Amino acid sequence: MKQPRVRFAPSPTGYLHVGGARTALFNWLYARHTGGTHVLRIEDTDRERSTEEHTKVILDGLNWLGISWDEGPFFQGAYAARHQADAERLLAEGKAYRCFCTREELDAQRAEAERAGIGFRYDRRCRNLPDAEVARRMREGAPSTIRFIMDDAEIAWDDAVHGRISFQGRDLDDFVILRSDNSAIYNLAVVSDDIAMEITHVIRGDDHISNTPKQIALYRALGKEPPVFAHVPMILGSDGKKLSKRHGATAVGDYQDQGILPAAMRNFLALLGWSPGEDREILSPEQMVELFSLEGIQKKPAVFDTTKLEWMNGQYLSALPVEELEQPVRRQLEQMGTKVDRDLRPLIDSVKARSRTILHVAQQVAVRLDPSRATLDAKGEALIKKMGPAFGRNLGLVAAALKRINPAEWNPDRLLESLKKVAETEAAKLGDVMQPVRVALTGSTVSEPVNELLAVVGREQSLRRIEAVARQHGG
RNA sequence: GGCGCUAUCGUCUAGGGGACUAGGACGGGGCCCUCUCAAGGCCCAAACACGGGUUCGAAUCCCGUUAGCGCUACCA
Repeated sequence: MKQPRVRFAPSPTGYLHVGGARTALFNWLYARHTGGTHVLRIEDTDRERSTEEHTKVILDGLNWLGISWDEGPFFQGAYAARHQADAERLLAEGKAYRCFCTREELDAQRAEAERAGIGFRYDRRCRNLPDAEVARRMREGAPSTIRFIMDDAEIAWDDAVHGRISFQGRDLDDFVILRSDNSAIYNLAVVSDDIAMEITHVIRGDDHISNTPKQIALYRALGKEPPVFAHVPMILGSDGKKLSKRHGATAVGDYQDQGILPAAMRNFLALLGWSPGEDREILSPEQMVELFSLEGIQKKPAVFDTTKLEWMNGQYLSALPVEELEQPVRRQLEQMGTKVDRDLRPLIDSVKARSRTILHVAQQVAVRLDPSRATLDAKGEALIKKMGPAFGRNLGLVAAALKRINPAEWNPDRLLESLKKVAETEAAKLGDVMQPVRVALTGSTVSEPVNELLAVVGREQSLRRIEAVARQHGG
């Protein structure tokens, strides 16, 4: 059997949407699984809305996610001549006809139909125009489109995810395939290009199901066998509506900015609408490629759950070696305007288990780099209030004890020993000694173990900060 | 309005006539660990949309209802 050829065909009219990214992922997975070819085609025929900037963003997004392609990117705009030739061939073969109806006329009819509460359908009035009449109008320079003649018969196909889907030709319009400016309409351009690029499997969003019968009719009229179609379900927002700006981040770049790791994003996206079975959650790209199949794709739409994405990101975060985290965290810190004057690795190591995003890691690292920037959160404030004067006093005692540790011995074990001793001599609970330190250094009641925190912040900075806070609270 | 697609815990899903007391994961609740939190471990609550069939037997097959979504352009 011939090797499959699949394509991802985004239109550069906006950012790379998570839905588009997932479609690309599925195409890539299918190509890699079957040893086929992944073609990237930019559908830029909507000149009004397509921009180079958007194209770049889409390519960057795919690269970020690790989705590669074997051919392209091809630009649909480059094939205008072939599109036109295909349309004219259909015209010559009597499978299409010239239509002189103007946009205004059509719009008026559409509005009328809507008012009457019935669906608009083109009345095919130009379908049987006498040749002489067509020739005359052409001579007069009247603008015209080319419409495809839809047969009444049933058009059905075995969709790789939905099973058999069928439409009645009589429910479909004689749709336009070539505009009056000789540019192709989407359905023609896609079919023409997919034929030229020898695409064998079209894996795309569910929203194209209703285009499919038209495209199949086009394949047949052009004398070609249609490819296998696999329509993957949509991605919805948390309210069950189509994912849109209202739901917050919908572009892949938004998640990149929020500190989501590409591996986590890829894993999460793969599991939206596809299941490898066997209760698997965390999958390497190799495992995904091995396990991927069109049969495992869900028929129903999936809700994009950012909480689960963040959980997954946390999983990847704690599993990733610090070395690989250092660069992204450094970039994030620079963006935050934090200067970095030392090795970040121990800092990252001590906070990554408690983090769900790179951004979150960077924020914690920033505070450990310079505890004076710590801002008190609500729980920290509550603790201070609850402890009263003991807060400042305990801090003062800790500072005095810690001061006696010489710099060479400033390590977690020695620190813990010292902290325990303070608690012991004061007959206080260990927590009453440690929590004030934690709050002083981070502003928060949550952090890594206090002895590790002290070690990572360093002797000089820790002492300075603890003493300062102690003074503020009468210690 | 027409046409089409879909329907298992709140969410992502497993399941494809008997293995279902419907499994896993996120989220929620609890316990353990513990200086706090996270991680980890253990436990709990939580679903087959509804109604008819078919069958000895239905989450699973068929029909209908309902609901959601998509398309209905000289957009893609």
